[in-house]
Amino acid sequence: MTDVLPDARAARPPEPATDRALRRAGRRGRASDRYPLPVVARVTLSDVARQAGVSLATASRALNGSSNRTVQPALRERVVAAAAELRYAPDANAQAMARGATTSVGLVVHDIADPYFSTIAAAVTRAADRVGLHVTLASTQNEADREIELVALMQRLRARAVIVAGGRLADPDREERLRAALLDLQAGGASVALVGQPLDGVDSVVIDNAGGARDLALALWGLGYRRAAILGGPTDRLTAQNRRDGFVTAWAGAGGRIDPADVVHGAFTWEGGAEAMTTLLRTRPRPEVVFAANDVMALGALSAARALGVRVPEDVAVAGFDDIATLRDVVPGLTTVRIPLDEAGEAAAELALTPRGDEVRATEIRTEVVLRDSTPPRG
Amino acid sequence: MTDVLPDARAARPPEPATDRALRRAGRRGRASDRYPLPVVARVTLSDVARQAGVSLATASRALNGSSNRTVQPALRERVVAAAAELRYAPDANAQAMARGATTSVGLVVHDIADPYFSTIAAAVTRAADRVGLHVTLASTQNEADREIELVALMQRLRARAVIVAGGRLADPDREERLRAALLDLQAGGASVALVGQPLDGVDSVVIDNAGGARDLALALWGLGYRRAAILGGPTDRLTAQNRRDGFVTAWAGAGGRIDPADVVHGAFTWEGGAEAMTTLLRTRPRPEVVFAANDVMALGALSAARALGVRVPEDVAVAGFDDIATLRDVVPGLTTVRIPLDEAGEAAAELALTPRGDEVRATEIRTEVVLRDSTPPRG
DNA sequence: TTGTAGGCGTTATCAG
DNA sequence: CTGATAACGCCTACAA
Repeated sequence: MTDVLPDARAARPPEPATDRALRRAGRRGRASDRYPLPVVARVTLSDVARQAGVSLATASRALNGSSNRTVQPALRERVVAAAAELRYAPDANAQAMARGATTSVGLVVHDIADPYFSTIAAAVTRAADRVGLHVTLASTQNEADREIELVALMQRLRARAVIVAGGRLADPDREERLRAALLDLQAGGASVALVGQPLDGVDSVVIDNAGGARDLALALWGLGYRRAAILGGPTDRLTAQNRRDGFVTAWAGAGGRIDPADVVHGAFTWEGGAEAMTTLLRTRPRPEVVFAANDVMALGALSAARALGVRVPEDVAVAGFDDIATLRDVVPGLTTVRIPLDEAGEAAAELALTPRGDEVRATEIRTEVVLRDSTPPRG
Repeated sequence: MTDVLPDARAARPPEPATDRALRRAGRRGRASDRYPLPVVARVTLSDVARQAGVSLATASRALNGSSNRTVQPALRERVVAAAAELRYAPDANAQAMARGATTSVGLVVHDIADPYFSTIAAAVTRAADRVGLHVTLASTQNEADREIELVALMQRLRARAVIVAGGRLADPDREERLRAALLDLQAGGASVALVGQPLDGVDSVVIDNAGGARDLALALWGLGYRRAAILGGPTDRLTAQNRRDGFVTAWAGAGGRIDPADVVHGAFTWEGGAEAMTTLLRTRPRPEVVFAANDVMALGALSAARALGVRVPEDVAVAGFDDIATLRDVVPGLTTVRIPLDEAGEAAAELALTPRGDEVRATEIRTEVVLRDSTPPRG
């Protein structure tokens, strides 16, 4: 009665995965293991193969079958059943090693809570999803030096594509180090895309910050504003610099003048905007209009103004930059410069997920002034 | 003259990594390889060891040295120098395999562009960062079934901890499958934490949605509102359900009444809120106050109201839920229920990154009503 | 079609 | 203190 055992191979001694797991658990933890994993039995492909009574190779082909899928339906079913029964989940790290490629897309941002970055992140996630990749998120927490570290992290992770959404720095030394890290990444076979300003040798989605700021300045001038001040964002961020300069230059071109003292710098955050606005309102003659280098700063500025009893827009008009989605429908609306961030994110993903030739590619993203109630026409 | 070669081992035939890389590049790509990697030479620890004239083991100890760091300074320096020269970056996947543990924290959200989730994500990222881990982000794009898939993804990735921020579903079948997936994860040694509602057998950060909605209802009642309607969010999301029910129950308790017909459902998105508000304003007697199940919907509702020529708060008052940061300082402010999302995210990370005993843990997050201008006292 | 065996890059055990 | 060498889990020529 051989039918008791459907297959002779099934009679092999069980030798369950638990042994291996226990062995492993016995290892001494590393110093960096602040959070040791408990003792667990991980089921491997070998377990599945044994349970199904087939070789490792067959199990592999049946489950994660490569292009030439050549496993008899009957066997395949047995394997699939065994996998299900054992609740087998392939180890992506092992697969990455064996295949020589991960399925991970790295995304480096400054602050994921900032709508600017979270909008980009959503687009990148969507795009990665479409092609069966997943995203590894890293945030600099607004510390310039961390950007390079995080790019290096992505290299260690062997991310297949890396998108750096941060925007370049005004510091040439740091820039060079970042560039070196990105080139290493590319040398390692990853494709890289930047969002913001371009950088030599790397694909990028270029956002026309200067142009947007210029257009905004002209629009405000056209509305009748003459005395402007700027909440200028961080001094070391090129994005902020471009917006400031674009605005100042256009203002001057129109016949106005913005004194350097009327440019107050601060972090690209709510707090940064609030502080800068407070400084501005306390120490200088009140301007007619304040241009904040991004919407989040503009929000902080609104709050600061209110705290000081200064009404917007009656006492001072305020404009921002980015047109973050959550602010589009509040009343009174915030005048700003719209960046189609979804497009930017998609474009970055497109660049990063598409093989490139020899030439460095750049996708341009146009900006558009959106006038709302925070900057009414000025008699 | 042996001093030409500093070390006899250095005389080994070079046999550079390039060969290996080229060999690998020759492999046929898999069907799923929509984006094949170019031919590249990845430098490995062996290359570093050879270059430094030491064994693989020594190189490993010198660079990624485990607890018992026992390598002579001289050798260590040689290795470090070689690594720098070769621009060596350890392969995290290989390390994960060898060490039996990754450094990855999985985070599952519905939509990273939603401030609710991006705020949580920021907190989780910060917490992970503090302990030297990185986060892998996955987004369901608001598709209920994807949540389970993504949990499975995290298992394949061997995430060391997984945080599911989605909020439970009203569908018991799906819930059971999700629970099974989470238990698998835990069985695999990962720790798991939920944000929103609890689930049997899994740690969770519980947000008091019903209580918040109740408090809001009572506050609005106290302001003099008597006819209320609800933009109820998705019917299959427990978070939405709890908020709706909490509001309705409290309203009834106060002596009011909300007809089921006055609860219009929609997605937890801007569009969902806009559509639901439009339906509400078009097809029913206008309520005095509209409670949107979250702030993002409330925003959509504001926009819809304006589009229909209905003024807020003069013609209809509006309240939301979440108190997302970007909305805190707009004028007129949106009445809402504040959830300390940073705290929730931190708490989730704390649960997920901290070894737990046998008991299932639950951290409670309190909510707080924030009355603003969108719901002025009603004569 | 299926199985055997070698390799992916690193860590860790165990002798020297 | 250092060096072979065996895992880790999986994939894939190559052989059967």
